[in-house]
Amino acid sequence: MPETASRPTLEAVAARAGVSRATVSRVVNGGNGVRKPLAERVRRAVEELGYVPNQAARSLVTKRNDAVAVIIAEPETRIFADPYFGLQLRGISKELTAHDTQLVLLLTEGRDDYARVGRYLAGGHVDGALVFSLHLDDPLPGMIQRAGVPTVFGGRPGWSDGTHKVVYVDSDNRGGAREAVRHLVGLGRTRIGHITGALDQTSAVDRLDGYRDVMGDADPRLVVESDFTPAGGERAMRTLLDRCPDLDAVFAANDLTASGALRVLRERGLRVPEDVAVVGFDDMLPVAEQTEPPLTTVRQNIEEMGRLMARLLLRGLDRDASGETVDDLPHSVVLPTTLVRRASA
Amino acid sequence: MPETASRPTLEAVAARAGVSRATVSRVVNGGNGVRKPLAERVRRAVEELGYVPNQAARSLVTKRNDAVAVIIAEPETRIFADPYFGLQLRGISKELTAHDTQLVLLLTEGRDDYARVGRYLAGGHVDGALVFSLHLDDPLPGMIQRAGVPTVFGGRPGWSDGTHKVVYVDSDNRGGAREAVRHLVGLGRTRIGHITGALDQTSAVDRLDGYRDVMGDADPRLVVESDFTPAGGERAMRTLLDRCPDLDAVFAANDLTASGALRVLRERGLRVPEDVAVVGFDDMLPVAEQTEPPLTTVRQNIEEMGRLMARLLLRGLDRDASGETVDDLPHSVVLPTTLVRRASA
DNA sequence: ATGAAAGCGCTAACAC
DNA sequence: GTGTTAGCGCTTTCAT
Repeated sequence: MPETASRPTLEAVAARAGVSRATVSRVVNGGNGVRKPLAERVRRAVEELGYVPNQAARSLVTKRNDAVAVIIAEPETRIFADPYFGLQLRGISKELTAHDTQLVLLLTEGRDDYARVGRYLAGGHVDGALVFSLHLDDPLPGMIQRAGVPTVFGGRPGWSDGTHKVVYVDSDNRGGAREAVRHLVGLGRTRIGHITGALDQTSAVDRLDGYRDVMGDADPRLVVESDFTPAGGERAMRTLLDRCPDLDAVFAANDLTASGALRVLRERGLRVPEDVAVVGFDDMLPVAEQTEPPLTTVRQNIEEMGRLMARLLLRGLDRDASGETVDDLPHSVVLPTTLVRRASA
Repeated sequence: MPETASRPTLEAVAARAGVSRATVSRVVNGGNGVRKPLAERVRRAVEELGYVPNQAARSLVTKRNDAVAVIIAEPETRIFADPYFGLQLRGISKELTAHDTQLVLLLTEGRDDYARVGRYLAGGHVDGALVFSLHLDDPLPGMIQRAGVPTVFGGRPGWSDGTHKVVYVDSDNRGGAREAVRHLVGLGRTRIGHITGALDQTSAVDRLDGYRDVMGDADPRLVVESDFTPAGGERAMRTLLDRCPDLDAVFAANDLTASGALRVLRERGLRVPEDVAVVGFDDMLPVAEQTEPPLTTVRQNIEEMGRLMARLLLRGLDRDASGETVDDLPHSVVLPTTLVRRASA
């Protein structure tokens, strides 16, 4: 398309307002140190010409991009079956928008993509990065660290080289798991099983730890490793039932897993919650509210996590700019979870 | 952060390779018209210095951004409860990545955001836009058209000024609906109800039209307007049942709605599919596979839609660059759907 | 085939 | 306060 008659430049506005480019620039960037009437004249010229600053030219001199990358590395399609992804993005987007910062989305799946992302980051296209690091052996955090791009992680990364300080925002997976299991205990349950998530993700490990915090050294057969999927949940539930027929409750690592477990329970003719109480994790609405019976589960404030990630990153960037001391580095944040009671436990 | 020792420039590479900046530029951009050995020397210098072109500087002169905006306007949180959003993005991302184009995500919710998006687009930050236009009265398409940014829509926009040609990618909602209803008819059902989606979205209208294509002027009480939500589905199902107790099948505008309907059916002691067969739309996995019974539904290839949107846009941009005639403008595409049979019908 | 030089549109010293 | 000026890093004629 004939890029509709190239847009007006600073120069044009300056001419129209009868001032210098510098003055226009000042006005456009906040207008400090420009006398009222002059500024007004400039603003009118801007208005009339429909002037919009050229970001490329600006970046070239300021060395800022006013853009941050959001990197979502998820080889599996799991994350895309997950509405949380969208909520998280929404939270991030809101915060970035409020700071006139653009969101560049980088989705990866596979090694080649990693190289590409590495190059992009190293290319200085963005001022910072927000990364969802989902697997323990993920090379991404290392690459990012090396690229020297300020970063905030979503979920505690299962990675640390001890020297660099990583900043992350996470839900209190362990605490939430404890609350879930305690709830079950409060219901009088004693044979409480746990279906874990994929243990190469810290969230799964933390939830397992929370379970153990409450159950101590309970019968180890009560814990079955799974993978956060409904099918995995079904399999694990069968195993659990075969191993421990006297089971009276299950804490599943997430709602998807729980839904699979519920199906097996129903299939075996066990009543929920009468025979076996079930608690999930996530409060993934389309799932948790639709199961039969609806799921008691641990809710995390996903959107808030996203917002916080963005806020921490932006604060870090501002700090850079204003040259504060390193001690002001933003700290990681762990958000509380809440138990949502429905019919399953 | 002390932006880790500012990155090497073209100049530096040129010096190291003992050539001019122009030559390095040529090599970096494909290397046409540069003799082999020289090019090789330059490439080595690039490698050694870890040179990455400064996109801002490049954009400044080329007037291309190698970035496109993805605009998702969804006032409701509905879209975020919807995994399709992610799939769509994945498709888009794959295609853009293959063309070295960045994805700038613009999420909007509310009028102020619209102005912001308008400004952004007018600012020439991106070469094109991919827009999910979900509501009939959405002002976004108009704004975009005015900004003169090449655009491809996701889903047929319920908007047209007759003069501008809009390019979109959509699923064959009408055809899919027809197939769903025909399937029900093939099952011997005669009293087939329809719970519509939000009728300010073309997808809902098209699905209703598909239903009517098959059912003709059936009892109008068989159609109940709803809103794509589970709660809406419940309400609509109750209405439907009260109005037409002899109902023997329901085609719901999407899976979420269907899941609500299923719940009401169960609550009323009606068996699915024996008493009432149910078909949904979307094949939203976490829902369709988890309902009791699992949902027969119409699947759309969401990821492919995304990929196609990006492809059409990029093709359009290339066309601009190569100055082909207007007749080569990409055309809209409607993707076929497929009926997925599960237990509910 | 390669190099020299002229900007792209903007900001930030520095003068006045 | 406001204007002048010197680049930011790159591509792209235009010479050679």
